Amino acid sequence: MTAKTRSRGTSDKPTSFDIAARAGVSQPTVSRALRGDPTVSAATRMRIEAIAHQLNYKVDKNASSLRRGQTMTLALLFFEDPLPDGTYINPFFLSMLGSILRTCAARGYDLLTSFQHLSADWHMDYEDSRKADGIILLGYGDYEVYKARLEALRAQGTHFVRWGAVDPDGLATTIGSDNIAGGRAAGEHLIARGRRRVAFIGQADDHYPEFRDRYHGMAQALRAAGLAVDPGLHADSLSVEQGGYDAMQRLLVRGIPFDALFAASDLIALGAMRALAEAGLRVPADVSVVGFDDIPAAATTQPSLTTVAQDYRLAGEVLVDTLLRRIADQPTQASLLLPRLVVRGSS
Amino acid sequence: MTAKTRSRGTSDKPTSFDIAARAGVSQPTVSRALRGDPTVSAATRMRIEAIAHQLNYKVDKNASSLRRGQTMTLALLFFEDPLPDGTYINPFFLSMLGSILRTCAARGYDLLTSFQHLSADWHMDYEDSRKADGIILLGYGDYEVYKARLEALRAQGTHFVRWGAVDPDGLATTIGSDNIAGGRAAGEHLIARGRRRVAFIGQADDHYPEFRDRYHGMAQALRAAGLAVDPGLHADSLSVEQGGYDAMQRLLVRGIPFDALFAASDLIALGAMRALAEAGLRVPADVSVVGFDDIPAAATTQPSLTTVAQDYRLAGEVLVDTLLRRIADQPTQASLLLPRLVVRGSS
DNA sequence: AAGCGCAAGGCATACGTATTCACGCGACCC
DNA sequence: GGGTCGCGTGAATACGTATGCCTTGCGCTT
Repeated sequence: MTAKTRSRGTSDKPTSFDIAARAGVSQPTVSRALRGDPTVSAATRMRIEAIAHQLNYKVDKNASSLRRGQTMTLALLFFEDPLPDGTYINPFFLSMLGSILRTCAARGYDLLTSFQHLSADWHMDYEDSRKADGIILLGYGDYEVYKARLEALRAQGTHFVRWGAVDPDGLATTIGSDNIAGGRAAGEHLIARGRRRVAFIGQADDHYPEFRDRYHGMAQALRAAGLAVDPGLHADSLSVEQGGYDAMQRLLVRGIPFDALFAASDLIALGAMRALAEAGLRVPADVSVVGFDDIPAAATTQPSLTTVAQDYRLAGEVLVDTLLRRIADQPTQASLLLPRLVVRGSS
Repeated sequence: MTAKTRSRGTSDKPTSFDIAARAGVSQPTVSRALRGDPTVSAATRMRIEAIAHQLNYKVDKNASSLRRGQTMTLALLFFEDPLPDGTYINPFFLSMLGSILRTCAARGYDLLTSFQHLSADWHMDYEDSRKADGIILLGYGDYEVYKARLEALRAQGTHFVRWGAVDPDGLATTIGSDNIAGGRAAGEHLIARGRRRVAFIGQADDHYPEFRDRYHGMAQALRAAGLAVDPGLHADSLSVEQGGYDAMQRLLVRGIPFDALFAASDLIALGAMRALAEAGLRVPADVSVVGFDDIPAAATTQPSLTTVAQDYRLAGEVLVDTLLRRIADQPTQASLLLPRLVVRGSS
């Protein structure tokens, strides 16, 4: 019994040495065979594969990652402003999670998932600690807060991509919807429905570039039609249902008349519609409502919600593929995905 | 320059040897210091920690996992029956995801997420390939289909826990709600509201033990009150919104009168309420509706949905902690969590 | 017939950490 | 004052895989 041939109990996981011993070859040959190295003859490879399968042998990913310097794993980091319910995750991002999982699987990668609040320390050491080859950042939140973190990540040479407003300073790591075009489509739709006074709920300042762009797109459409953009019809809100509800109540208290609402997200729209219903206003008879995202609930609420759909499916694919190109040191570019207006009952 | 002191470019990640060299100690001392081994003197440890922090040193988890034989990672596996939209994940499980993520983080574990259809091959080799120390299984679906897989997992000695109906054959790896008690609570509530003829939508057969138990709990309550359980008022449905919608339409076509609906899940309830509204029936005036799960949308739909809330927060904690006890070879037991009736506008 | 080239696979080693064992040294005991 | 103990640390090695380099054997060339 040589030093390399350890006796093994039945419960121990087999190693490439076990396969090698049973196949009458050396351990490196097993490694080469299973990785498809052409220097291993077909006969040998098939024999090794048969034995490996029979023993239920699986390559030890830790050893493999250690040796190869890559983990075949991506990390997904959700982040959000702190919210009352700590376990809350935006439904749109959850939809994207499915697409990302699918794409990762198709590319042979695993996905490590994490989530945390913007205010907390970012323990984004997945790549530093070599558990992942790159990071996908997903979240809405105060862009100013984490801009510095992004710079630090880039300075470290960490591989990452981000979903959000495409950054003006040219980070080629950002994938996002064309929020201006989406906002414009919403505005044009409301105008075509004969609406003249469009309210907006959502943050429209530079800390929330996505929402700001949606607002500006809508405002563009109004101005192009010769309509006024009344700052009095804008109410701030975080992208949560309760926020939309509260904002709509504040809007109603102001008493400025409006006949349409463009909400910065579907969650806001749902909350606002709840407040409208309580106030005795009918949707869409009294107020037309358009949201943004097309979360699953949008199709089934009463009335169903007209919204600007973001293509989460494509988004997930582009995020993963862009990240993989980054990891492979291939050139990447920021991507602007075109959102699509979905007309339903609320308008 | 010894063999152990490699020259390193600025971009290379530092290793414990680098820390050791700068601290004037050996590599093992660095390892001990950073793991809090008391045999390292406080002075030495602090010096090492300072240098490690300064160089942004992170332990290489691959090397660490390889050496220690554990990964400090858990795998989460969503599974469902194949659905039209491939990226769909049940919102209740998504809520649980947040809780699981939080608990994992609190216990120092990372979470590897995956999801797939029941019909596909289960590539559940995370533990075999040593990427995870254990597996959390999350999903509704045909229990008969994967029962054999669970047996195989157990035979392999894989560490796993499962959310679902507590298994009669005594797998001490199952965490679930007390669905019978939940169904009974729903039934008693409807009876207290003066309802006499309660319809049920959802699968109530042995392939879906959770839903079956909910049905039987409700039936118990009816019988205890001397009310009839009419099989004609039961319609099958997958746990998706559209399924509830379709099932309610079928129910209405039958023409058997009913004044209440107990839905096996909130998604079903939402779909059913949509069908009721389209049929001109008012909730709760004509039909009281009670769901199950308490997904986020339940609180905000119009009318808001009375439902049997599952404590996803506690569920996530119990799942993780039970799995960790399994991994540590400590005794575990199946847990039945008590659901809680949340009365809202639909009843 | 000797040399050459190529195919197939073995040998040695590196990846970075954690642990076992051994060692030096001061204190303490009798 | 010599043995003993324990504290703090270093030396050596194992974890399992992947790869650069070398060896072997065989067919073929000139």
